[in-house]
Formats: sequence, structure tokens, C-alpha cells
Amino acid sequence: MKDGVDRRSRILTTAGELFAARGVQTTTVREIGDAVGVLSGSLYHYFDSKEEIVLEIVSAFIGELRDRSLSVAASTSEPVSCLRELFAATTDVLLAHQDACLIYQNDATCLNTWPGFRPLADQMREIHLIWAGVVEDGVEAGHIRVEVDPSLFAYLAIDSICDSLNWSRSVDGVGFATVANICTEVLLSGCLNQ
Amino acid sequence: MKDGVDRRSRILTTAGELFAARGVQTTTVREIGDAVGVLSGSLYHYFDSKEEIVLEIVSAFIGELRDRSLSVAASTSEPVSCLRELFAATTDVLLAHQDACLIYQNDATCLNTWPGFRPLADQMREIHLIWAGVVEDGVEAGHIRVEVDPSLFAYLAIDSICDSLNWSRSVDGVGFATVANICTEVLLSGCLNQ
DNA sequence: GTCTATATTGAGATAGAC
DNA sequence: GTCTATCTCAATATAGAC
Repeated sequence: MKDGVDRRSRILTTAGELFAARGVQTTTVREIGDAVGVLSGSLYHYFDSKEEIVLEIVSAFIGELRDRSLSVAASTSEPVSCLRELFAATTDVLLAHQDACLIYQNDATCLNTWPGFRPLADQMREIHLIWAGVVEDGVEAGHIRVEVDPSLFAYLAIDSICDSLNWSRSVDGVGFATVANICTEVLLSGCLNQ
Repeated sequence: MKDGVDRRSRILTTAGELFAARGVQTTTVREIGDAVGVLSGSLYHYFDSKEEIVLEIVSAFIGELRDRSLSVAASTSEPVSCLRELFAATTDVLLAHQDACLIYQNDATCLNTWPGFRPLADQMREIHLIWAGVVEDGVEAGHIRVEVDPSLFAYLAIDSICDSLNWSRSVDGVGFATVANICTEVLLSGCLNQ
């Protein structure tokens, strides 16, 4: 209990920044300790392993993304509006979990080799199915082009919004929110009829 | 000299598959040796380091992608046709370098920490500038919507085509070429005027 | 050119004093 | 709850015989 925020949270935040910037495997527990201002061994008072730190960061992100996506899909029946709201909700959640999203994106291959990541991979699949379902409804309602495979568009949309984080750090003068909005507009108008 | 193909090439191919499937850092030189049918130490007769193996695989991919993109941009003046041809050329190059592309995508954070990757990162920036230039021409010619930031669209397009590789392995019954084509159509019609 | 054997390093993690 | 000190292990890479 210090600094106004408890140490455990500080470790999660700091580790998240390092993991996002340099990758999970490249970041050592010693670097995390240094950045927090504590010896690496002391981290193990709060966490059982480095893996546990990563999973806690990423699960907060994926969990919230799933909950928000579910509630959007449940509350909006018109497919195209619903799709637009899914974009907005996703952008919103990413804003609050930028490091976690970067970790998930950039270290997916690594995370997928961890048995402890299974439940999170399942949640991501759930999110993907929510999007694909909405797109499918849109196709059936005649608003979305039939050539657009729902499952594929779901991947395209979700990954693009997540990638916006990376891009907004490379394109100067343009913030993440703006980048995400442009992605949304391009992808939406690219999938709609006429 | 064996199997009709020399061992050095076999090492590159096999290592590429492993790196693409499980990540660069997760794959050990012992696993590569096992897969090739040779002891890990013997790999060092052909390469100075594991890093060198990775860089050789990825540089073949990025080099070809750069050359093809340059020649497309040089030979086609009408922006929208040129953009369409960039999509096609990129899809084409990826088909021949699937593993390399997956490595580049999934281990970018790791590669970026290697000094030896610098020149390849520069080549990728070159490719990005080619795309952005073409999009900018399209905006000025009035064919592409002004809201579409050229640099951003370049990221969106290139990353989406590369990601198609991952997606085509998840969406069953749809090959990479089809996935890449749908991406191309959605992104093109999403950025064009009217 | 491939092997056996091993050097070397750096990482995650632990034990126990304070 | 943090430190000192260290264990353990796995990975890259090397030396030298065959």
C-alpha cells in the first residue's frame, strides 16, 4: 500500500507497458522489477509466475470486450446499426486496454502455446461469433453484400480495429480514436450494398 | 547435397514452418535440428546463428514484396488500377512466402529489437510509402474519398492482406486467395467515392 | 558435413533472513 | 513485504573427433 495505488496494480500496469513495447518473451522479470522499483524476486509475492501476470492483464481486456460485445448484440436488433455499435464499443474498450490489446495482438502465437490461455482464446472466439452473426443477419436482410463472408469480415473488422493501435503510433498527428473511426467507415461502406 | 534439394535450403524451409507455427522465440534450434533430421550443432555449419536463419527467410519475402510493389507503381499510372494491382501483386508474393509473412506479422515486436532487422524494416517502410503515394494520387484525382488518410489506408491494406493468411487457416473451406480477394474488394469499395 | 560433448549464458523461480 | 543469495534449467553456441 503506497503511492496511492497498491503495488500489485502498479506491477500489472508497468509490466503491461513493457510487454506491449518489447514483447512478452523479450521482457524479463528483472526488467519488470527494475521498472517497478523492486527486485525481481519480490514480484513473486504477488504473482505465482510471469505467465500469471500476462494472463491477468490480457483477461481483463478480453473479458470486458466480450461483455460489451454481448450487450451490444443483445440490445440492438437492426444489423447495420448493431455492426456500427460493435465497432464503437470495441474502439471504446481498446482505449481502456491499449497495452493488453497490443500484447494479445503481437504475442498471440506465444500465448496460444500456454494452456492457461485456452479460456481466453475461447472468449475471443465467442466475440468473433457475435460479429459474424450480426454480419450474417445483415446479409440476409439484404443490407450487406452476399460476397462478404460473415466469419471473414468479423476477423477483418476486429483485427483492423486492434491494429489501429499500432498504426496510430506510426502515423503522426492522428490519434487512435480517429484511426479507429476511419477504419470503421472504410470497412462499413466497403461491406454495404450499393 | 541430398534429397534433390541441398540441406541449407531444407533447413530454411523447415525452420520457416516451425517459426510460423509456434513463433520465433518459442522454437528452439534443437527442434529445428530434429525436424530436419540433424543435430542442432550441425545447423551452425550453415548459419552463424538462429537469428541469421530468421533474417534470411524474412528478407527473401520482404525483398520480393518491395521489388514487385515498385514495378507495379512504376508501370501503372491510373491510381485506382494501380491500387488494385498492388493488392494482386501482394497477394501473389504472399502465396510464395506464407511462412515468412506469418513470421513477420506475428513476431514483429521481437524482430524489431534486432539490429540486423533494421534494413528490412526500412524496406517495409518503403513499401508502405509506395501504397500511400498511390492512394494520395487517387484522392487528388477525386477517385478516393478525402476522409481516407493515405498512410493509414496503406497500413490497413497491407496488414489485412497479410492477416488473410491467418484467417484463411481459421475459416474453413476458404483458401487464402479467396480471402485475399474478398479483403481487396471490401477495402477498395470502402475507400472509393460514391 | 555430421557427430559427441560441453561451454556459456541468461532466464524464471525459490529459500530464508530481515 | 522486500531483500540477499542462489538454484535450476533450458537455450544458444562452440570445440574438436570422426
